[in-house]
Amino acid sequence: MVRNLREHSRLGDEDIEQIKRLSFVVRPYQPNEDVIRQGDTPTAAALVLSGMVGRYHLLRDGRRQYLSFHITGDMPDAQGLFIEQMDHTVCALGHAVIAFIPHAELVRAFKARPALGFAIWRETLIDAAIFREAITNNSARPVLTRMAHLFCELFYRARVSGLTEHNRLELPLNLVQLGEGLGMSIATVNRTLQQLRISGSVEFRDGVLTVKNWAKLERLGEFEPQYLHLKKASLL
Amino acid sequence: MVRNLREHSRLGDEDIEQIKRLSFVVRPYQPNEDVIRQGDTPTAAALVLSGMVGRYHLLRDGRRQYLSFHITGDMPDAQGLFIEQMDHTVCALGHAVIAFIPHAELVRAFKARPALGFAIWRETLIDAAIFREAITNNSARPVLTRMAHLFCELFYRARVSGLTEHNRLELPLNLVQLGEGLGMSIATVNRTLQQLRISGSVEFRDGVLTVKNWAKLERLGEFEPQYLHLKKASLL
DNA sequence: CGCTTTTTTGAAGATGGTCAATGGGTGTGG
DNA sequence: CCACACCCATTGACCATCTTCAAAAAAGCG
Repeated sequence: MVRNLREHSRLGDEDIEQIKRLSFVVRPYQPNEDVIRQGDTPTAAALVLSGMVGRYHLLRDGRRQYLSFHITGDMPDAQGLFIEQMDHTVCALGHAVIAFIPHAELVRAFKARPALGFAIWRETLIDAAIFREAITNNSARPVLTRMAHLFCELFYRARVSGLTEHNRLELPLNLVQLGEGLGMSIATVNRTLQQLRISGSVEFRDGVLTVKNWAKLERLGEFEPQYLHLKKASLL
Repeated sequence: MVRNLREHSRLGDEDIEQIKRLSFVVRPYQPNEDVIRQGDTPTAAALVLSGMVGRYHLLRDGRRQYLSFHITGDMPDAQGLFIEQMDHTVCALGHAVIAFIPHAELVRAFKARPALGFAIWRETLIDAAIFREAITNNSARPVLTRMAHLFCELFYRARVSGLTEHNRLELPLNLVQLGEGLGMSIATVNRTLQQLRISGSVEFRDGVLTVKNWAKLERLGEFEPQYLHLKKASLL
C-alpha cells in the first residue's frame, strides 16, 4: 500500500507511521467470488494483497458490465469511505487475497494526518481518470484499438507496480469477462485477439498476457499513459 | 455550492463559515469556449455559477468524446486539486459563468475542517459513480435506451438542484455534442430523438428538453438513480 | 473417461455508420 | 430588401461492423 501510494504522492515518515498503525483483517477469495455487492454498505475498505479483482454493474437482463480491473496494491472500493451504498459489485477474478481496513480508523488517520487523506483521495481521483478513459475507449474506438488500449493500460499499471515478469502478465480473465469489460460480444473478442496475435504485438492465452512488441501495441491502442498520473513516466 | 454539498453531505455551521471565507474570481464564458485544457495545470478549482459545462477527451483524429455534463453548483474539475495535469478539457456548453477558488485556500480549509474536505471528496466520488454509469450506458445499452438514460440523469440532477421549470430543462447542446457524449453518429442521434419524441416520453428541440412522461422515460432508459447518491430519493 | 466449461469457427442478420444531398433558419453585406 | 453564406438539423441509400445463433473443437476436472 505504501509503495503504491508513493507511486503518485509524497508522504512523510509520520504518514507512513500512521499507515503502519492501521489494523486490518485478511481474507482469501475464490475465482469469481463477490467481495462486496451492489447495494451493500461496507464498513471497511478493501486493499488487494494478491490476485486481481474487477468491478461490475449488473444489468436488467443479468448481463454484466465490467467497469475496471484492479491489481495488487489497489484499493478498489475506496469510494465506500464516503458513499454509503455500493452502486456496483467488486469481485475476485482469479484467486485473490484482500485486506480490510475499518473505515473509522481510516477517517481518524485522515484527521490526524491530512496528507494521508489527500494521498488516498488522489488515488480515488486516478480511479476516476481511468473510468473516463474507459468511457472514451468503449465509446469511440474500434474494437482492435479498444482491446489493445486495455492491454496497454493493464500491462503498464502492472509494470509500474512491479507485477510483470519480463513481458508477461498474469491476467485471470476469460473471453466473456473481456467482452463484458470492452462492450463486445465473445465472438468479436476472440476474433480481435487473433488479429492482435497476428499483428505480433501482444498475445493473450490461458490467462497470460504476453507483450511481443510494446511499441506496436502502444501504437495500435493509441495509448498515452498520462491519464494514469503516475510518476514513472515512460518506462517501457 | 453550500446548497449542493448539502444535497449529499452533512455540514456543521463552522464548515459553512469556512466556505464563506473562501475567496474567488468570477468569469463568464462564451458557448464552446474552453475553461481548462487537457495538459494544463490548474491552480484554482472551478464552480459553475450558471449555464452548463462539459468535459471531453480529444481523440487522435480530432474528434471529441464528451465524458460528462455539469450544471449550476457543480465543481467540474475538483480533481485538479490533487492531480497536477488535466487529462481532459472542460468547456462551456452555452453561455456560462464560472467561479474560481484557489487550490491553496481549499487545501487550507480542508486541514482546518476535515468535514469540509470529506464533503468535497464525496462530490468527486459521486462524479466517479457518474462516469461508471456512463461506461455501462455507452458500452452495453442500445441507442434508444442510452439516450433516454442520459436525459433521465440530466433531468434528475437538474431537478434536485432546482434548475428545472415544470417539465422543462435548458440543455445547451446540439446533435453533434449529444453524439459525442453517447458515442453515436449524428444521424443516429437525430433518428433516436425522433423515436423518443414519437414514444411520447421526452422531446429535445432547440436546446430545451421537455419531459412529457417521466415514468415512461425512466422505463425506456432503465434509469435507477441510486448511483447519483443524492438524499432526495424518488422525487418525481 | 464422461462431464462441464471455455474457446473457436461459420453463416446470417441487425444495428448503426458513412456519405451525400436537402432544407430551414439566421446573420451579413450589397 | 434580397442574395448569399453558413450552421445545424434532417433524410435516404448503401455499406461495414459487430451481434446473434448454432455448432464443433479443445481444455479442464471430477
